[in-house]
Amino acid sequence: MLDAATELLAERGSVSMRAVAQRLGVAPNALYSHVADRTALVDGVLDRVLAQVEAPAPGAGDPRDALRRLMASTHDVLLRHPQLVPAFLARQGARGENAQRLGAVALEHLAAAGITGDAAREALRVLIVYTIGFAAFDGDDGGPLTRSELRTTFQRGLDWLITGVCGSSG
Amino acid sequence: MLDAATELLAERGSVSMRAVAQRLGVAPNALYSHVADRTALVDGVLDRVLAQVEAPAPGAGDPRDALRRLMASTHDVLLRHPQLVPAFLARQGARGENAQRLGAVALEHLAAAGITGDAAREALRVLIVYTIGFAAFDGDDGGPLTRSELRTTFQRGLDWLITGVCGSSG
DNA sequence: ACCTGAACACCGTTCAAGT
DNA sequence: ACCTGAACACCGTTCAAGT
Repeated sequence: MLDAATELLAERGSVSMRAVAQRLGVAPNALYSHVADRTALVDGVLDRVLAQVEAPAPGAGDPRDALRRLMASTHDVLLRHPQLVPAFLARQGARGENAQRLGAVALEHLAAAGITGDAAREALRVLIVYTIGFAAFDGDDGGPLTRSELRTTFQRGLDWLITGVCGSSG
Repeated sequence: MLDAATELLAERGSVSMRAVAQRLGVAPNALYSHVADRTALVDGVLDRVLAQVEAPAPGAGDPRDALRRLMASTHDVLLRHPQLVPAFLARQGARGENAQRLGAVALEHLAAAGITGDAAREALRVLIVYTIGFAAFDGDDGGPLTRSELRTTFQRGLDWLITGVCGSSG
């Protein structure tokens, strides 16, 4: 069922209960035996997509660079699934297990840079909002800027934030 | 018609063609004589809401502070209309006249801080994405953080970005 | 220019019933 | 536990026709 939903998202850019049911050869309301809601379905798809994010292992190298790569990979993955981003944003960053894993990794990198506790959670929130927000912005292709221009803009702002969070000396 | 749509957004949190038509005592399809699309309607409402943003006049005081206040006011206004934010994000920041006015003011402040041309447009984009992204994040009230906690987090990240854009010395 | 009735092709969700 | 048929209360949009 999550497979069908993920495929539909990739092919048609949207997921409806009825379309998923049709693809499974089943009545629309049959889905409610497996999932509480449409939003629960979308949450499932979202977490499945987040599994693709590459999270640099903690403890090796510059934590600022690890954070940069983690956020850039998240941005990349979300860009490949633009229709998911509004849901991601509405859920305040998702609660699935992959999302939690990524959050935990990010907090480790922040700790390695000397940021802990409330300050770390605050910093992480800022980085997440910025990253998802940029992915949402890029999703629509109608803009005047190319994808690579947007990417360099994203990374410039990301650097500003990471410098603000960690300090330029690390 | 924009009045009816804006009211509906405030009361029920969503705008549908059919609901607007009903409020006007008119058939649903009658709206298409005045507006091309549902998205055009939403654009109209969006620009009307953006008129409420307080834009500090250019040329007086610290440009970094003016940018901070401009973005904070935008954040405030968007928070009062959470259902509009996804549309705002999808349109890459809106194209209505109020949006253009705010963009122009922001660019003047950036120029006063010594940022012009492509660098200014890039910086503005970063600030806008961050601001709208945070408004989208806050819209849903389900999160564990209070509104004022989110507000201070927003402002901390905003400071990091403005410092990154302008330099700490202005 | 502005409106109508009727229709098309969709939605998410619920309820009672079946196996 | 998992599915069905039928229904409810919605959507955006189009088309032909009326004034």
